[in-house]
Amino acid sequence: MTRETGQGAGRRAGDRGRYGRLSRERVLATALEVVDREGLGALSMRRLGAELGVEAMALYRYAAGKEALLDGLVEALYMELEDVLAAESREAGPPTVNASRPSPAWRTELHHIARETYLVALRHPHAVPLLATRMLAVPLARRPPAVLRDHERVLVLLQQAGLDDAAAARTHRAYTAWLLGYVFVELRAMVDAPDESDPAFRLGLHRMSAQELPRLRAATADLAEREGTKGLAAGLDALLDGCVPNGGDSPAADGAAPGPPR
Amino acid sequence: MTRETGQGAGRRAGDRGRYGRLSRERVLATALEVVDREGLGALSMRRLGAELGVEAMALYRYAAGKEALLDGLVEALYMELEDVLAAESREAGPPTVNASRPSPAWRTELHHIARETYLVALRHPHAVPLLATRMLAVPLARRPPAVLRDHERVLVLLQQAGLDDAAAARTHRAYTAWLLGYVFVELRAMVDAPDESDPAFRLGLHRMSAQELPRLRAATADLAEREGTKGLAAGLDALLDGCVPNGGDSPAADGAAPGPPR
DNA sequence: AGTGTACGTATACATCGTAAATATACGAAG
DNA sequence: CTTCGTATATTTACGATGTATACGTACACT
Repeated sequence: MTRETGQGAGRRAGDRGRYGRLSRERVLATALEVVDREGLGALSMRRLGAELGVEAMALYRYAAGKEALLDGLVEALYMELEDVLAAESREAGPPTVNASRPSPAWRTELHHIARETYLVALRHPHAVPLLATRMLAVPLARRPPAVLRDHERVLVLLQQAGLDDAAAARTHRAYTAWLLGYVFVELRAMVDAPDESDPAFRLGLHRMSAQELPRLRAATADLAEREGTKGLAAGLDALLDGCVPNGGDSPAADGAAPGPPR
Repeated sequence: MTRETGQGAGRRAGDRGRYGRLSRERVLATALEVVDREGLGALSMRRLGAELGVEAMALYRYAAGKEALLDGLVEALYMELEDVLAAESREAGPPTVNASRPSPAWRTELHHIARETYLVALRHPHAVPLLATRMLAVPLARRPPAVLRDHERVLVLLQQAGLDDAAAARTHRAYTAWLLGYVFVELRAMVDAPDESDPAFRLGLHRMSAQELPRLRAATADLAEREGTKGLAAGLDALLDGCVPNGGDSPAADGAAPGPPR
């Protein structure tokens, strides 16, 4: 029975090349494509398998299960971020965000990273909820390497700002919270309401109680607007001003400045 | 056969009172209980029905489907927030958060609302992801009334700070982003890692690449800490300082101050 | 008493994640 | 070339899920 591999009726001619069709990269990439195109709810094992010309169970070699696959999507997002950062650093130095009052290098670079992260998220709106449900549920050391490298990048910049470990950790949390929350807020209604030209009316606001909620009614049009990278940078600056004691211009310009004022 | 209700084999004695067993309140409350106890994944129609002593399909009278039920959970969270705010405002006036430099009333009250929202979220950690996946996906006017009232409350305070509609909307977005992001970050690892006394090691950090990621490795213990309402207030203050042009002390103390400086 | 209607049940189906066993194709050794 | 080990993909099957549809049943009102 085990021996009967060759001649019988089993083999088909077109089977050639069916061996190495899959890879973790291909699986994650097409999974992200499906999510981008049809939303998170459309991603099922069978669907993804079909998209790759493969049965559903074949995917379990490249992701331990559906949850692991979703974690893989988070990883894919952060790898895209790393691609962007690497490409931009190859072209030119970090851009100065504001020419009038020159910020320290760490601050400019932090803005740069935040901005690119935001742009990656906007490129995959349907995948963003995964950042809340999966990334934050994973216990840090089990997060994908790309995520850990992102943390490291930010922490290095904060150390260059002269913060000690505790202050850097606090600021890193504030950075993450702001970036994540900002992405969520900017993404709202952009996902399932892609075609609303007139903001106030098409949102069904006319049915909103007229005498109640007067401020909300007045501000609805403004609330539906998006601030883009400008608002992201403004809030980040405000938070950093609150977190970094002085201007954050480290006296020792580079390398190890291990002694912050306590 | 239809008539044979009385003596025969058909009716059971305990059927009395099976009529009004359910209500939207009861459904949402027990749904939230299930989620709090066993997590979001444990909430299924059949499970929730069983918890209420009812078939699964009975729930469809009180929620149009599973998604609507999850939206209902968000509503339940905001109704709990309103309960808390109402109860506290009945007991005493709004507490002064900082006695040294007295803040304007609107600012103190905004801190109060943010703090209570944060506390409600911490009381239902498993339900928090719904705030990202459901609440922000719903197009504002379709959000539950309790959510809209929350928006109104915040907008009123921002108007009292002297902001015009556009600035109030911007600040409201910043407020929402910070509050939401902060809750997410504080909640991380609190959900599925409830028993980690020694933070650095039990997180599996020892497997983290030792020579790479030195800053991350050094700051891991600090990163696992939680700042609670203190950190929430600090970041909110920083953001408000960036958003509100002057100190935000409205010249007309109370009531309608419709003319902000433009 | 009779009847309409609000409420809950019963049954059924497509789809989902995935465990287990099986078939197939390539690399290397004989 | 044959043969085998192993990496790869398929097949089959099972329980659970969301929900459409049809049906019973109990209360309110006349």
